[in-house]
Amino acid sequence: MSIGPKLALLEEYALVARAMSAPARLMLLEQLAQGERGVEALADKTDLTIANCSQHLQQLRRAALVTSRRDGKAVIYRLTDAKTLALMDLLRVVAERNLAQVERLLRGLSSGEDAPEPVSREDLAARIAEGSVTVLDVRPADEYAVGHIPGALNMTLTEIERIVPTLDPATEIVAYCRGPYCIYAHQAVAALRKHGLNARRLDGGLPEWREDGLPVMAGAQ
Amino acid sequence: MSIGPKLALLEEYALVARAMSAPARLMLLEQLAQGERGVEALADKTDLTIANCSQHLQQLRRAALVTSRRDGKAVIYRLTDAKTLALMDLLRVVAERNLAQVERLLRGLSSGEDAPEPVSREDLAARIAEGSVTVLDVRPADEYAVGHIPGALNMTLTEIERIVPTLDPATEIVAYCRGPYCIYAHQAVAALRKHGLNARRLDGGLPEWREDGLPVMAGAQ
DNA sequence: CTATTATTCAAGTTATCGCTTGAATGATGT
DNA sequence: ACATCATTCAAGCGATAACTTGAATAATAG
Repeated sequence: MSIGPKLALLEEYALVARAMSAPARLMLLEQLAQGERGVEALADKTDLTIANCSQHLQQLRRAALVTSRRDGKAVIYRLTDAKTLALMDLLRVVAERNLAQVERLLRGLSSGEDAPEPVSREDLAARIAEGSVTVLDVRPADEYAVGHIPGALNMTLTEIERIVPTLDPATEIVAYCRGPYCIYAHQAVAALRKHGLNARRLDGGLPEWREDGLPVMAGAQ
Repeated sequence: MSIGPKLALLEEYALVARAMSAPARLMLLEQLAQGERGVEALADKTDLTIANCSQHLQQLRRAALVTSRRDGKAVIYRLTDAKTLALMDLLRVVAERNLAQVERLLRGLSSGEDAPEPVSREDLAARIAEGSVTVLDVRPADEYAVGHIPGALNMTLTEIERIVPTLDPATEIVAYCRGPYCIYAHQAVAALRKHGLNARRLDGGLPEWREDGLPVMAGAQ
């Protein structure tokens, strides 16, 4: 029954790929890219049952994509290191490369219109420094509370629709959310542009911003 | 029954990961990293039946990891572009990062001994130019025939054992094979060192060498 | 020590994947 | 048109994964 060493190696590589082959686990990874969290918080955010969430997390841990530590009664999970983030990013790049279906989905989100090029993180940092841009954080309030780009306004999609009239059409707006997997910023930009505002999306989300060593306004941990 | 656009996107990313989650498909990708091939050649190399191989290839194509073209009666597959190679490489890096099991497997191949650091491709190119190294291509003869590093000797593992006495212990030997997924070079280095020769492994294989723009001795296509 | 809360384990059901077999399609040569 | 060869499709079977439910384990509070 001993399989060759070659197959055993490939089996290990396949294990990592399989760990990323379920949408539920990609959601968990996206959440963990925001920062470390306990099982219940993750289950809550991803609409999984506690038990199911725990099982997915253990699968991610088996693939060494995440690690865990105990904190009192709670077990806190987090991404093992930046390589996990890099793998998530490359997976997304490859998936979006040629898949016409994904393209159509993204187009659908942008109201079938021309989606402008995203703003690079470097550019945004420079423009924040000169105050020539309004930054919009389109994540849930609790995630904003943990950390956000300095000076960013926090509001949900529905709130955005309400405050549109108060925004200055002359100032460019840059929206961001959790990261490349997250579609909130896409939707926000689509909504703002529909109202004639000059809005663009940030390339990447807060995890990538932090990874680049750019400043983060930290809240309660 | 319409699932949200968010889930649909994640489903697409998961599709790419799932395509890489079977050892058989990783073997196919490794083969295709050597160069484009027809279905029968791939089935032959990977010990799959034709039909099964065809199905795996279609799954890789659905994930846009490979593309195909017709050439007469044959359908020729190849990697879509360098990003597929990058994803394979990062998957390997992450898998080997923390998995003690993989480490043990690799140690097992190196006779439990100290495996020396691999030689970088840049270094090898320089040392070939000055002629201070013997290069060993440990792949099957037909793959060597299609293309190899200039000046490299081609021999199988069993042949290596035979010619060991004829090799000069003073000259360093660098072995390479298909790439990071391939263990031929690991085994060759272990065998040579066991005989007291100064052998090391090349970092990466021929696909990575070619990707770096380094010279390749091309044979029949 | 007992109760409580957070997480994990275990068993069972349903859906999906991987492999095999045999037939169908597509392109080429006679 | 016919035969031939490479590849793909379609159906069936066994193995594996995902999700649910209910019980077990770990750490803390009273």
